[in-house]
Amino acid sequence: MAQKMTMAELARLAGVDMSTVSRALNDSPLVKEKTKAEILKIARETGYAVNASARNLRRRSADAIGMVIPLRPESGQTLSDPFFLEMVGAVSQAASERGYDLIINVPKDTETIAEQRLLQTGKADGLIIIGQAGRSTRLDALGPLAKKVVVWGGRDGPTKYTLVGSDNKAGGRLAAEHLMSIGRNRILFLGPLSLPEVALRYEGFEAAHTAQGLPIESELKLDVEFGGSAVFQDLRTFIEQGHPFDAVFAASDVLAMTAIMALRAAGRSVPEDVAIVGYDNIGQAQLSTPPLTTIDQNINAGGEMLVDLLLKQLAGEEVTSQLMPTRLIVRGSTVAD
Amino acid sequence: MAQKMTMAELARLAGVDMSTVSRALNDSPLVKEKTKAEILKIARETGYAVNASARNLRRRSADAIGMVIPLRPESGQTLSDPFFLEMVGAVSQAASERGYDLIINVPKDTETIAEQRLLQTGKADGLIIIGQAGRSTRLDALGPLAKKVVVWGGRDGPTKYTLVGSDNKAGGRLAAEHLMSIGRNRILFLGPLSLPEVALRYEGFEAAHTAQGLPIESELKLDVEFGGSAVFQDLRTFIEQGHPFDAVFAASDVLAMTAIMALRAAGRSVPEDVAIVGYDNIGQAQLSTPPLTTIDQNINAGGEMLVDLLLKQLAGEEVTSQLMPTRLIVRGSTVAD
DNA sequence: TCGGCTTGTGATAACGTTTAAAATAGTGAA
DNA sequence: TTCACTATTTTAAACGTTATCACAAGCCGA
Repeated sequence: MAQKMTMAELARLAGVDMSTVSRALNDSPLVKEKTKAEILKIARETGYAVNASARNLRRRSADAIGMVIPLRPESGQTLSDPFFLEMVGAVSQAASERGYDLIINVPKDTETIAEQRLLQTGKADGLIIIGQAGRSTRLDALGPLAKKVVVWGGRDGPTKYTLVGSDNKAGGRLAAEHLMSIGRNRILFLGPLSLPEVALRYEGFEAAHTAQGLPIESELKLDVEFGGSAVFQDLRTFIEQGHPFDAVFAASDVLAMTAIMALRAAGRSVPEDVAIVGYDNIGQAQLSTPPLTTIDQNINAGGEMLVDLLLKQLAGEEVTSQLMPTRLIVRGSTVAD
Repeated sequence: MAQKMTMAELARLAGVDMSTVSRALNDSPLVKEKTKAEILKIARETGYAVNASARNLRRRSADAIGMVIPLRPESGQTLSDPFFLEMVGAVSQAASERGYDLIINVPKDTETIAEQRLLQTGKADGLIIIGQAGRSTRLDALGPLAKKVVVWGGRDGPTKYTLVGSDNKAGGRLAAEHLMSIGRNRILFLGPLSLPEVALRYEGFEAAHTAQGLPIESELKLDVEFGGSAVFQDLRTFIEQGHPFDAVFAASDVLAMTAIMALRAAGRSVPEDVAIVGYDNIGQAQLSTPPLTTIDQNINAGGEMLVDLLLKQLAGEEVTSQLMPTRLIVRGSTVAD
């Protein structure tokens, strides 16, 4: 019975017209308080809930936002990457607090424009896209849909869409400066440089070297994918090649933790022989042994910012891309306690 | 223009009736191949996408499933808990592969039956609820809605809803047996025993002791919440109290990793002084130092099972609760390499 | 007593699809 | 050439809401 409960039926029960019920449920000031109370009471008793499809059809909205997480299988990324997952958590929390449902979408095929489906079918009012992942040109082609989209990613020159991201360049610089400040000057950079976000971190890393008048040794750069299982081996190979280094700046915490494993396996101690700085500050970073010094992206704040900006944009406000500040968190992987 | 593109408009362009367009888009055998091709071509060119609200209203379905993650704030759980997040990832992947959208919902208020909203409004065809979290009686009260729900959780006597979960009891037993097999006999149990899942793990843990004729020392049980920050301190206090123990079985990997930290801070080595077994086998477990021996819940398989069972149930098939097998993964936290 | 205002409600079109039933075109058999 | 079918297409009626108008009271000052 709660199944087939409809507004018309509810109206019949309340002895009033459907339109009055609709107004009452939407708390319209047009309907008398007494009537409203009565209707709400019956609605509660019968467990009535308005049909979302009908409502959305009529209102031309969905009260939902979509979150698209385009993985790059070729880079070994999976949805199990803690960064993505924490971002899902943050966005979900933020959306929920603002009364929006969150629809998660993980397009399988990077070629399709599956991400537009949610918008065009009206399932979502707006879209949050995580990571440009080299698809910035495609995103630029969004056209009028761009007003319904907010993207998380590195800054990469002017874009036609609203971008939220942490200040990757500053983050890279922060990491390098910290390592230098504790006397390390042969820092290995670890990460997939083809990703714009990572490239920016590298830029900051470079800038710090330049500012200190420290040369960058071209060998001290290991271009490995996120999350690939090859990293561990790549790193061991690198270590065996014997090129001296006394620190590692990894473009993600997972990469940093993998580096710790590889180093220990090779008999190097962390942080004594090699100091390590990660990136992201995922929850596990502080539980690592040793706890990970890292660049905090403040994923929660980022998620909230994404949702806020999107909602404002949908409301017609003019918004501008935001660069979230990054922060250095010093822990045991660079400074023994 | 792609904005206001409607089926009627598309029909006009194709010089055919709307119903024919509808059938063509749904690949109905009732429409001539040639016409179908023509219509699809125009649809592609104009970037037309059917309006989901209208379709769902008419079809009385949503092509979406909801995933409800009721956190227990009092237990310190947040959505950043890797287990939940990996489960979100797994379910999302599975749903997506089966052509369903996934709507994530994190009810803020544990008291409300917010989780039913998704169903009753028709936003989701079915619901996956993660963790009974002591709400089994409420879930039992779902009534007819139970047919649209699948729950992830520990086995806890007969239920009125379909349950998928790992065999917690077997898992607990596996962990204890492993520790005993490497000569440990004073094993500290760590975890929130008020959760049914955890209680079952403890039962298995106990059973293993009994089977070995090993006494259970009542002191060797530390009832701590998941994810609370108090754990670290609680553990240090316990260590200081001096009750001897040579192993820890933690009810989650995060707990296990925290335990490692606390032990090292207290000068105990892992696994030499104290061997540690975790639970879940989250991605980070193998990156821990030392890598974590743990009970694998196979979250991915679990997520897929949840989705499969739900979909079958929605299709009217009769399904039964499933107990996923658990597996012991031996790594460095119990056996030095 | 009668317009002129509020206040509440009711009737009634949309909103964009799907689908059952009706209509038309097409096809070979008689 | 006509008939009985079958292959296609059109007509028209939902699906459950919301929002625009119109209307019925009730009240006020003239």
